[in-house]
Amino acid sequence: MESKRFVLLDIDYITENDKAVIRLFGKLKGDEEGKSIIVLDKSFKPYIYVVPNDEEQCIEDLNEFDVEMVGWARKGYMGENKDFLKVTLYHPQDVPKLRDKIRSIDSVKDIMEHDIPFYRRYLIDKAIFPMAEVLVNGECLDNNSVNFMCESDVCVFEMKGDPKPIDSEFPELKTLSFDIEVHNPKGMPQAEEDPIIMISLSSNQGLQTVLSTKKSSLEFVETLKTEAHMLERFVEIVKSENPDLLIGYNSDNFDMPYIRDRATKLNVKMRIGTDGSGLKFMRRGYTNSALVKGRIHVDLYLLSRRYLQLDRYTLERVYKELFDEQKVDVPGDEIFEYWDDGGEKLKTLFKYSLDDAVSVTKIGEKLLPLSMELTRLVGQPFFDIARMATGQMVEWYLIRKAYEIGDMVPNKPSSSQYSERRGKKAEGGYVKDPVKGLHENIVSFDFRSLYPSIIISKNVSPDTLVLKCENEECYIAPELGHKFLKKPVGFVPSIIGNILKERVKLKNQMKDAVNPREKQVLDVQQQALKRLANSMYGVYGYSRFRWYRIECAEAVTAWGRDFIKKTMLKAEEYGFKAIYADTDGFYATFLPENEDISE
DNA sequence: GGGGGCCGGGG
DNA sequence: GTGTACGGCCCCC
Repeated sequence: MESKRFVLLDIDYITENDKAVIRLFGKLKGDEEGKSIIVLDKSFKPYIYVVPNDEEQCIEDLNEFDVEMVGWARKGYMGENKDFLKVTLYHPQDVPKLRDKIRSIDSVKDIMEHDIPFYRRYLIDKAIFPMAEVLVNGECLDNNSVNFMCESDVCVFEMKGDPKPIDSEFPELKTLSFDIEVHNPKGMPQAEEDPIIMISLSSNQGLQTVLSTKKSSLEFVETLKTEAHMLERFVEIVKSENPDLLIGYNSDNFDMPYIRDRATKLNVKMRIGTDGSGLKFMRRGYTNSALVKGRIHVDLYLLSRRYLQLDRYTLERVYKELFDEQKVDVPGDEIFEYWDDGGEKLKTLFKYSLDDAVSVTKIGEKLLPLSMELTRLVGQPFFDIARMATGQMVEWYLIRKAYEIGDMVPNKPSSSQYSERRGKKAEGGYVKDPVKGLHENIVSFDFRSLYPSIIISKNVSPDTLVLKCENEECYIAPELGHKFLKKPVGFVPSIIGNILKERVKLKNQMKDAVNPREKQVLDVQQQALKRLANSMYGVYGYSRFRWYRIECAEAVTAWGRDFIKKTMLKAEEYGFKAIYADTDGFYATFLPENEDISE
């Protein structure tokens, strides 16, 4: 037996002899630092839970299906412990195949946790986190003995027992940014006709290259005979640089699909995955995403939209925002002219192309740390986190926490529940329209984390919400009268409580930190916690959520309105006059003589 | 004011 | 892949 320690970058599963095999993709630590590893775990089994109507009959019925095992499991649900039937299946694909049939039998009331993707289930159940270190025991395999084709310098390892999470530092990742230029004289590029003329590459370790089919005196230009050679050279560079992250700008929807289409046309195999696989594309609702196995493809366009508040999100605009510098710009519809003209124009185009890739690297350095921390916090793959709405992050965070404390995860709403929920909207925060005019002696007041604080102090949670409150002590929301048990502490309040406590701890550590790098890391960690805590209130009011409860959303905002109004009244007793208020704060003027300023 | 349709980025 | 997901703005009624 050998053991390996590595930073977990990505995870998926493949099928071998009809059995699912989990693959953990990582970068080794210690003796073989920086080498890629693919760890195989053949022992993990898919499962779902069943809520029985008739226990005996249900077990009998379930055993009629082609399932591996049926057994009892005790789980917390809505504040009580209940017994569920845990059904272990042979293959993850059996879940979508069998779940509707299982749900529809008479002895079954409902099915639970049937829509948690296998790789996510693995991360949660094994308590391991992407972007953190993991220790595994087992043995190295011969790369030729596995049914994927990876390079000889990749360590393939079969795991025995469980992976062990290691409390680890923020990992240093190797990034490679890329950008393509296309010869498109007839408007938007058409992959069928318009060739790729340049591929620019920039790593965070100094590489700056532009591959092209034209020559140049510029030292960063590498000339290839044909477009096909250029694509092959791109594959070669990715393999030799072996980056953890591949970064582009709008690359999910432009560069990657374009590269795929040209490569197909030119019969080039884009084997840039650590396991020797090519580009994969996934439909994610309204957009696509491109993935490269073992590396993490990140599209900074998505992150820019999430983290920056701008009117437009062009690469140029985002760069200007973050660095306050103007980039060299070549309008998209003139690129072909710069190319055709040659000379100085071509030189400008080469510079522009490289500048785009370098800008992507620089923007990545600013935006990626927060996503990295969210990945370590939420515990889902970086690839997913970089494409997830904050609300979804909250949900996956809660799912992990539910597993940790032995709680059952509520189901997602059915389409009828969803449309019913969509009709309801909780009233928002209190807003006082601003008093017109120019005001002097302004003071401002605001609550720190108002909604998270209300959830904690009033124990607002789906599992503490009660219809009647006779023998127990309850908190009763203003206006609507929703009731919440004072004890025990609810699921969501306890989690927000821990997040806020952890954040205070980090902020104190930040004060004491002397090393600027350490301070910076702590700062990003506390920002990630803040993001999560602040979006947690939304869980209650968003119709797609598993922990949706409109009463909780209504109660939180009702208390919020109550607090702000009461505070304003109190302030008025002391001679302040509120001139504007919104949700968690207000502005007031101080008028000791009580002059009347309203119109 | 509410529902439906379109678009974002990329060259 | 134990998938199938946005949100803001404009127009029109």
